[in-house]
Amino acid sequence: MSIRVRFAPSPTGYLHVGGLRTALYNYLFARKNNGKFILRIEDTDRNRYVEGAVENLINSLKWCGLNYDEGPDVGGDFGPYMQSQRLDIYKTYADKLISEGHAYYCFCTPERLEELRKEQMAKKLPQAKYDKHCLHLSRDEVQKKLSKNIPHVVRLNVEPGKKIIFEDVIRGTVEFDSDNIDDQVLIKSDGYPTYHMANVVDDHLMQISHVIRGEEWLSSTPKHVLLYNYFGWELPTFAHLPLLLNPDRSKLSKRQGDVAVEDYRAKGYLKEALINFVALLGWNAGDDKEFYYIEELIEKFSLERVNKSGAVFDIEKLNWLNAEHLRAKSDTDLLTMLKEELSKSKYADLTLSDDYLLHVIHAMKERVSFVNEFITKSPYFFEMPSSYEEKTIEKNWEPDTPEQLKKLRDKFALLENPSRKDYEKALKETANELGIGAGKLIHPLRLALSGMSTGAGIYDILFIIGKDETIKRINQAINTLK
RNA sequence: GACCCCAUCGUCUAACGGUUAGGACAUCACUCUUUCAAGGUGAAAAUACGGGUUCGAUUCCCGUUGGGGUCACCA
Repeated sequence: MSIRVRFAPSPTGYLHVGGLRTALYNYLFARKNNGKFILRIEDTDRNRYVEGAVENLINSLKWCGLNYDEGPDVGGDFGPYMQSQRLDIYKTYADKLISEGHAYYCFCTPERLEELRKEQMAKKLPQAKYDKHCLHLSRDEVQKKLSKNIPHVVRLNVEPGKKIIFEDVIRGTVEFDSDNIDDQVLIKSDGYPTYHMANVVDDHLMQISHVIRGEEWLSSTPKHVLLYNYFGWELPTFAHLPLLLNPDRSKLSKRQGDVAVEDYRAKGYLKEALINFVALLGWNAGDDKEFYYIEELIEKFSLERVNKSGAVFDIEKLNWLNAEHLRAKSDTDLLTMLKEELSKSKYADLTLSDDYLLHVIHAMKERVSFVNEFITKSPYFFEMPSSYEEKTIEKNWEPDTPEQLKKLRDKFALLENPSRKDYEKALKETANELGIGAGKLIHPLRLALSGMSTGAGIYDILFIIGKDETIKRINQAINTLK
């Protein structure tokens, strides 16, 4: 049997990182097993329609590199891939169920349903359930109501007293009692199907072999199993993934931080890092490897090694992986990204040669976790210091510092086309002549050049900004700080 | 509340009956570097609890506790 899996999000406006993880596992599983990865949009809730949501979702997926073989914008033999365009299909199958007694029309008003619920609550029933009231309507009564256009839904006719047992690749055998299962609405009064109906019909029609989805669906899986049984269809293999969690161990949600892939993208996270990180939330290859590119994930992935328990989304580890992936990038890749970042910054109007930026990258690569930090952590490569760190002044700027720096400045002035080594030699000579340690010069010099106490190697800074700029900055510092 | 799922360092996890319970992030120390990082070395840090099964349980079974998910004409 050929492997076909799908990612079936509802278009809520953005791609949730939990959704990303689900999509990724589906993708990895498909690629690993020479299967097909399908994108299906579950847009059956008209009340939740969001303009541009599908485009957004697709953009995020594509940014991550999770390309699908079939989907709304790429087509395929099993379309359409938007559930809102498949209404007639669901209707046909619902009719089939009705004619076979596995589903029935229900004309109950929301008011009656509400009352029923209250009644059941008052009786302290373990669970509020529909009372099959409309199941007992005669054929004629149903026809009459239908012809009068009375609003109605179609409900699943759950047979009580049955055990519903299914296998889950990740959780093993899972068992439910049909007494605990409500007569789920299959077709809503607006003619749209509910998730349960559309999901089962589409998975079957699209020949989905493995349903890989979040654990939040585990409880409704018996309803789906019932549907497969009533239709006489073969069950797909189920794999319910552990949830992604907030630091307080509740289901990962918007309230406790960023949750959309686009948020992480906007913050400068690399797609490689995000993929790598999210892949390790609930899965590992069984070894100690932590750094992965997606190709290696495809090679190693298996559903059998997916964990059962939820995983906290630990931003610290993501940050570390981002830094790792950043450092693993070539200088030329980083150059492209840095230019992009600069064009969005206040230094957009600066004209800096590739050569200059490459030197900056080389000097700062080990010190940044995000591309924009080349700018925020070393602004001194892009402008003169406009202020000087107070703490550093107190610590390193002494009364005789200006005189010493003047001497150093004059020494630098004599250099011709100096290399890093030339600067170093000049500095050490000056220190010698002054009878002081090199540190006495280096610290105030760093302050003069950068305005701060941390950053790139001092000789890198000297070399990169150049002699003229160096002299200018020393003068400015002396004038400002006295 | 009912149903279902889950349970190893703070966090992500390894160990598929026998290990000094391993690794990574984070934390701390030392080291390298006259900065800060990165790197290196090291430290602290876990099998929720109680019963079984077994010569032997992190591992298998049962219970307790704890956490989570689901209980819509939302997905």
